[in-house]
Amino acid sequence: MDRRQKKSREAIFGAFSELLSKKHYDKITVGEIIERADVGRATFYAHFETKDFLLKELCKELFCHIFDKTKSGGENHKHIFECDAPKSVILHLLQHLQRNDNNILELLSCESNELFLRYFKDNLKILIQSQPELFGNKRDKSLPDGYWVNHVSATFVETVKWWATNGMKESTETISAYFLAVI
Amino acid sequence: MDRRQKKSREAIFGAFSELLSKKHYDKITVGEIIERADVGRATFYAHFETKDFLLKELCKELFCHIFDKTKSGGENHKHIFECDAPKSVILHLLQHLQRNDNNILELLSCESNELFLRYFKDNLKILIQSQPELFGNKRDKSLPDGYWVNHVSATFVETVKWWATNGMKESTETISAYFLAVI
DNA sequence: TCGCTATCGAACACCTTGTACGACATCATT
DNA sequence: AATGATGTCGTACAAGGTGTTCGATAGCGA
Repeated sequence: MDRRQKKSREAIFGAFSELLSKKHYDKITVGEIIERADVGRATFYAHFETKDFLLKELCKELFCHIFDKTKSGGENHKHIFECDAPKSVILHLLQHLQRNDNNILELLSCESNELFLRYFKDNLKILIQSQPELFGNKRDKSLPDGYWVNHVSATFVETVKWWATNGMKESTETISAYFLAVI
Repeated sequence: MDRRQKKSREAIFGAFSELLSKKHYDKITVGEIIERADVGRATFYAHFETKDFLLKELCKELFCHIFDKTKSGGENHKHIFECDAPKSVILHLLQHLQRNDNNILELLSCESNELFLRYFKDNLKILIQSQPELFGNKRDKSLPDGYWVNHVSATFVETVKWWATNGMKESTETISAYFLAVI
């Protein structure tokens, strides 16, 4: 990719992230983004069709690494995911978040964090559905599949949200223990 | 309240609800609302400061009955809440939702349902926090209070969301059983 | 060096928001 | 019925946001 393109794209992402930590998504205007990113109006629209598309791209940017590495990344990652206990998968995910790439901590605890957490949850659901045995061991068999998958992913997302909102002070092991305790 | 005021207010609520079931909150304009409600622009702004305030009022309208009756309503209600098993409280809440006042079903399953469910969750948290012994019996004592309260309310909200999204086909008893099974 | 392409900045048409005001209709009261 | 108060309507309006266009410029890769 052209160096200029990359530079603009990242300037826009950066400005957008900073603004998100200060005000709600709805209230952020394209004008504010390009001013802070210091790019022209036309440049913004050359990269992103609308503000909604920018958000979508940012979501991908934030989580694709995590889920790529979990799903189909290096061989060792794949091994961890497919063969180990659920605890390993959970720790793996939490460690990715804890690395705080792209200031993910701020985005997960900002006013509009639901936007990201919804995306996160959708990916989690796919993960859990593709590996039903992972979290199904302690499951009440009378529960419908959809309800259970939704419950597990929602609980994980809520756990992460709680962790991020409180400043990610706890260790990944502690959070993992909390999650497993309520599942 | 003046008959005219009431009429306008309810026309606006109705139009807003219908629009919410068709498109996302962000994409709904005041122009669309007043056209469908068949009221003047000035009338809208005489009732609601902005679209956000309209949403807030609608949330109150939807849930205040439920929580009023649960918290401080008639004596029999208060009795049910304070003295009975958690199962009764849950059933009570679910039955309120099932009555589908104000087409709450559509609002809880629409594209912007998060807006209502967040409000719902906030009220639930207060309820649970004020009665910690209600759901605390099976609780792992090593879990932080905040985490547990958040988990219980989030799980209930997710249960309701799942119920509404799937058309509220199940009985309140079934849903209550699902909820208690995962808590 | 040279062709290509991203960016800039300014201008633009269009839409949405929230306010203002005079005319009219409806309300509660007498 | 008459009256004063109040809600509503319709229209107009300024302010601000959106998404597009276009020529000029500067930086890119080969």
